[in-house]
Amino acid sequence: MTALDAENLTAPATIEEFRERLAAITEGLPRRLRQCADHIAANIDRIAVSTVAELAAGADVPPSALMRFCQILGYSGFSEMQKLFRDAYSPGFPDYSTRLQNLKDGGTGTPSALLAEFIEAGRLSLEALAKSADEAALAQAVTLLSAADTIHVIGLRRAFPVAAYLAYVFDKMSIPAMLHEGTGKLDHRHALRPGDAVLAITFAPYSEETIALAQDARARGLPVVALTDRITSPLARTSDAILTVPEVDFGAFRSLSASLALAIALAVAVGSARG
Amino acid sequence: MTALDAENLTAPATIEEFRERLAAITEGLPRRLRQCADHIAANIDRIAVSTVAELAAGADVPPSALMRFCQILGYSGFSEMQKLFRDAYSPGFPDYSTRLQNLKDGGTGTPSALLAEFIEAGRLSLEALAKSADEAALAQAVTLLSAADTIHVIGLRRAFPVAAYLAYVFDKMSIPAMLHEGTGKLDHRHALRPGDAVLAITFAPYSEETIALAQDARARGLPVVALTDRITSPLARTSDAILTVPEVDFGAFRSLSASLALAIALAVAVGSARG
DNA sequence: GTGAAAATGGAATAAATTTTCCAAAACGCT
DNA sequence: AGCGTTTTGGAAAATTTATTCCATTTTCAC
Repeated sequence: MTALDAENLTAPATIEEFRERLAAITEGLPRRLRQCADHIAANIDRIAVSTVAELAAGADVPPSALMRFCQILGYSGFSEMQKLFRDAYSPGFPDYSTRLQNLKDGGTGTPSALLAEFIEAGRLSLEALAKSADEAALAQAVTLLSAADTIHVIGLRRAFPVAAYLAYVFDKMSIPAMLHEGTGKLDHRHALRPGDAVLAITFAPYSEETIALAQDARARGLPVVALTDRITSPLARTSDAILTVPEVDFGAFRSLSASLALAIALAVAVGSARG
Repeated sequence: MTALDAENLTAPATIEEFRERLAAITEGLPRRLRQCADHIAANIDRIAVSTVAELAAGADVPPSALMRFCQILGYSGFSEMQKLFRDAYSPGFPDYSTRLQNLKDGGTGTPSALLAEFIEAGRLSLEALAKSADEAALAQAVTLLSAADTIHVIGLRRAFPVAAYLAYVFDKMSIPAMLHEGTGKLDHRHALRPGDAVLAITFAPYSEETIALAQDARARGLPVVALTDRITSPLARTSDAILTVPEVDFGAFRSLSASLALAIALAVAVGSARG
């Protein structure tokens, strides 16, 4: 057996395994291949966004040497190896949308299968939130809301459950808060008073009343905190702090898991900041 | 000038600029291009590791639409745009568990640490639900609700967000449903009619109104489906199908993730059973 | 409705990246 | 030094990916 033979039939399937295999194999490799191993080890986080040619140039070897190296590791080639790192960059997401697509198209699932799908969607949303949460924006939102006299919470349609829960939590913590419902549009103007703040929640398709209230508050100089789905949300322009939740919109079916987790965390943080 | 003309001669050179441009341009874009903008905004961190075809599929547009979108943004094509993200891509995988740890490390009581706790609580709840879900009860609940003329949904206090979301989803699916609110106790009796069914949601401490409505319905011979936290819930005695959710509490508040997942699955299953 | 302008989808083309292959070089052993 | 084996580099082939182009559809103003 030589160093060039495939020493393992199974390619590493996780990044941890990859590191171990790399460490195990490096010693005893001929010169060019060792250069590959060293450069890969030092730039493991750039594999996902590099080409063979780029990595080979970095290791100062011809592309073919790098290809051989990938094969020694057990992969069919560079592409297969790279896939591991690209997927790991945001695990699970690739089939997330297609799975939901199936749900939409098929509709033939048993209730239990549907439940499993929604559980999975919720779990992925929470993981995505963990990764993408903007700590600075969250801190800013807490600061703004802590200083407010009354917190006006608005969220309609699918955002309403979130708004309702926020109102409930604020109430339990004895924080003055008001839940705005869509009915009776004129209520807004009277309720907003100097020193108050608005917490607006809306997801695509964005509801006009929510946006209108946010703009109204902005016009009066009141701070606005937005909880929305995209950075391109219409609320972005009128908000002093914008919190985005990475829940993929899917018709009427949205798990809300991530939105609620963020909402409660915000509410409790405000509660403790107020003392 | 049309939306397809290059509206800006200079392409965004930083990710921050990119976000701004995206937010500025999204409004007023034709349908397909807006789909591109939305999907890109929601998956901004995956641009670096995706191909045109993948992103286009995610946005549900043909590749050519995505190319046009890149050009509207000011780039010569997708590759140029992707380069921005590949170059900016900095080391460190936003891997779920380490990121969660980072959030917590901010110090107990910080907003970020709270968020991490609620995310974790939600995730645990969902996993517990996946393990404990009672398929037979779920199927039974779907059968009962599918056959109902009008579905009366009731859930107060912390169960209210779940009830509100159910009412929203039923409405979207054109299923006759009525959301009972706590105010005006006498409404109940008139609303319940032969052929209807009740979907009651309550968690400890159980709210009297919810239990009362369930009992009322039972007395009239209407089927009752319960969504609650324990098998020992007072609803158990008055229900024809009982669904339990093992929600994990963090502090005084619960995440509702599992309750909502179960609720949506139930609603969608009922919707598809009705055809 | 009618027609002009805009938007779209898909097929054709171009470009890039990858992978394979093999002749040449280096190596190790006697 | 000679010989078989291992390693190497480069160029050609295969594949994947990006981009362009244009016929068709949609939209909108009149």
